[in-house]
Amino acid sequence: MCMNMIKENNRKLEKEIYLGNAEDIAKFILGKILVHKSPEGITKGMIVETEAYLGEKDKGSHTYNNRRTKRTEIQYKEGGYAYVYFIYGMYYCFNIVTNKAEKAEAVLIRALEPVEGLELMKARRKNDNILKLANGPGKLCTAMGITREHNGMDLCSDILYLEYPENDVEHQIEASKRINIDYAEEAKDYLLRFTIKGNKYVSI
DNA sequence: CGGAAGATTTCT
DNA sequence: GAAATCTTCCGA
Repeated sequence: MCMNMIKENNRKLEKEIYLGNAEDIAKFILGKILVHKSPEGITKGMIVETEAYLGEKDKGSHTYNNRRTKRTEIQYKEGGYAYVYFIYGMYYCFNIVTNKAEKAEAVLIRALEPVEGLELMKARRKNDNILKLANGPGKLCTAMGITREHNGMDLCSDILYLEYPENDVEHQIEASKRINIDYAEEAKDYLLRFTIKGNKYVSI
């Protein structure tokens, strides 16, 4: 019997994982690996920082009051899809759609610790500092090569998905206020940002 | 159809 | 502290 016959595929997070609520998933995926298989090569990064957006009742969310537009439509699907939007004329942000259909919740991935494909990530970012390759939502999309083409993509596909880490290191979760949503009134104080405590790759 | 604003990053 | 830069959305 070979002890190392675990296929790479077996590590992929199951669809059911994404059907829970955004806050639970934001915490759950800390320490998991984001994988993108692009024509240029494979890049992987461990998720170290996330933010939950709760839709209807969350003034920080694009889907506050169930606002339904061409851009936000994907969030109304059931969990397990990518929500990628363009921001400030220059950057993309990568989110994971969560919960059941018509529950427009999502988890923003804010920072990664680079794991594989570091040379490709450096080239895309035009920066050699590993600490700063993916320590912010716009930066990680550049490093991973995520663009509008990935909007609406199924995260159970073989192109873009999450997997369980090979060595599941224990970590503590720290909650804090979300970043750059000063307009969100009372919602800006919600503790919906989650980081791996002490990790050097978080954005701030 | 015009204009304002944005879940950011980078440089001064 | 402010610029870079453009899609999306809302009001007229």
